[in-house]
Amino acid sequence: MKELLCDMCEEQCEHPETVCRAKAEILPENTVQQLAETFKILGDGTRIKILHLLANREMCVCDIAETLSMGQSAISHQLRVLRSARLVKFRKDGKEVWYSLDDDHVVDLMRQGLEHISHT
Amino acid sequence: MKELLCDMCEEQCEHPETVCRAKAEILPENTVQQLAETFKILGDGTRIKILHLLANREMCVCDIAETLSMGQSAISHQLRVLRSARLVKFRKDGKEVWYSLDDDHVVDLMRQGLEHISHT
DNA sequence: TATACATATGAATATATAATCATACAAGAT
DNA sequence: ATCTTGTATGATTATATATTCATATGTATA
Repeated sequence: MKELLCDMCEEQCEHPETVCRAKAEILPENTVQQLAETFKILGDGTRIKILHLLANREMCVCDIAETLSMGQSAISHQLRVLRSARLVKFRKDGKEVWYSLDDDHVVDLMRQGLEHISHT
Repeated sequence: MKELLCDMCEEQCEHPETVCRAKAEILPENTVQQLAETFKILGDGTRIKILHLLANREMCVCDIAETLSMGQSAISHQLRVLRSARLVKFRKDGKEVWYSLDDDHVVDLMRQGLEHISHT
């Protein structure tokens, strides 16, 4: 049996040192989950399109649906997702609700994502 | 009936100009899908962890599973996803397969994602 | 008040996907 | 050749989620 470097490495494993060091550098679980959650929200075409639209102008729900040729309900559901992630904000004006970006970092993320796929 | 600015705006809509301009700036569908696909891959905790590990060192499948306390099969399945997205590469050495990052842009994306969640 | 309109929401459906299990495959080792 | 080990993969299951439909809510207007 191989000698183990620390008590985190008590499993039978071919490279205990690597595992030991890797375990020490693991990201906190809640950080991982927040990160995954953020990317998951960007991992949908409809939401990407909505965010891209809102990056240029404030829009009401009806116009977003029109622009994307999608149902009002589908857009509304997705806006709720984006709202709960605090990526968009809204203001009410009469019957209409106007949405806009709440967070410019998202645009940066999308831009970098675009760079990534262009390098592929 | 309101006057329409272009023939893209023949629907009944409260703000035809906005829709017209927004439609003109819409991202190409394949770009949207590639972008969404990239973020979707990052939108999973296990894959985030794997990428974060590989950002620091080359690792074999067994050690990744050990480090993350997960089954070998689960890791192998996820590595296949990461491989087909060309985010990781591998080399074989005897029975072992060593994985490493194939694309440094991903690390940048993750770093920026981390910044995003820290600003929240 | 009654009606029309913009938006939100719950239920239902269809689809995607992550993990597990069993097993196949490939490469030493005996 | 057989056995063991590391990895890959197909099938299955459970869970998540995107869209649609029907409807509720809220606001303006006739």
